[in-house]
Amino acid sequence: MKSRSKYKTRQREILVEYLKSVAGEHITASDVFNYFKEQGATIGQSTIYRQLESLVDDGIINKYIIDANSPACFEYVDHDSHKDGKVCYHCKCEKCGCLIHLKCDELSGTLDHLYAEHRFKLDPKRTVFYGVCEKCI
Amino acid sequence: MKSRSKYKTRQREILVEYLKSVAGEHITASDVFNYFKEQGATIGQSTIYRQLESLVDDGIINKYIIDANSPACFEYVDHDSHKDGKVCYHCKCEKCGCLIHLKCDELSGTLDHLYAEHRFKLDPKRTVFYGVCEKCI
DNA sequence: TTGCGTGCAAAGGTTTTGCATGGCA
DNA sequence: TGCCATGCAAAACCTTTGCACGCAA
Repeated sequence: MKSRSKYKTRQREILVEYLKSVAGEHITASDVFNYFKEQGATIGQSTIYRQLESLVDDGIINKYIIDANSPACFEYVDHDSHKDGKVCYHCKCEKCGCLIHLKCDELSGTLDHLYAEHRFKLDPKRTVFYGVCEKCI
Repeated sequence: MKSRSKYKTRQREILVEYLKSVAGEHITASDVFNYFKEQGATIGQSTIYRQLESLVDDGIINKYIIDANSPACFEYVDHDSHKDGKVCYHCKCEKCGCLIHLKCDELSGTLDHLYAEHRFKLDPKRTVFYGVCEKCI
């Protein structure tokens, strides 16, 4: 948590509102830009990048790096949907490029094992599992 | 494995030689470029990018995406260290940046589970597990 | 000889930055 | 009023692409 916003601005508010409204989806910076452009409520792209970074630092959204030359994805952190205690993992298909949200108890167990036995605390927010999806196998 | 090199060129040979000589280190495309520039044995940067991609496809090197706005890293795959038949997983510490080579049967079991139950065939060559290492916890 | 590999330069796309202006507290 | 946030444009950055030439098989 490097930075923390000090002012409550219109731009930040409608940005969070938008991200909340599409919770569960993966949104890129340009998605955000285009959305507000269509709405007529333009936000400068530098503001979008700066606010997204700030929101990540504040834990309000997550940032996913899918691929080196794809834009970063952002996703609203729905604290309610974590009530089942299950973490959401991200699987990226190398062939079709689709992104899969996965909740898997066995995988969660493995993370515990990694921590207990190998002293490595895996960060599911940051880790993307690459492979081949159902449709492309 | 999308592409596979058909010709054996001087550029590919010295590139592999170099990567082998720094096995275990993380090398970026520009590291490679600068290295050969210093050596006087210039290789065009597009050739470097194309060959690196090709070597990844051929399983000779691995590619790691460390961060959205950092250049991709490449690392020579030491096949000799695979003689026990166990797959080597890569864990990257978000704090100190160290890379851990991990052989873990439980993790391998989880990959089987992912495939059997979720129809997702995880690619250990392509996947980097991000988290916090022992020293940084 | 065939067609893949190379290299240069230019383009591509995402993200960052400089600086003057605007707006929150 | 004092700063932080914004927005525009331009830069920075890594990577890819087009095209003509070179070279391996």
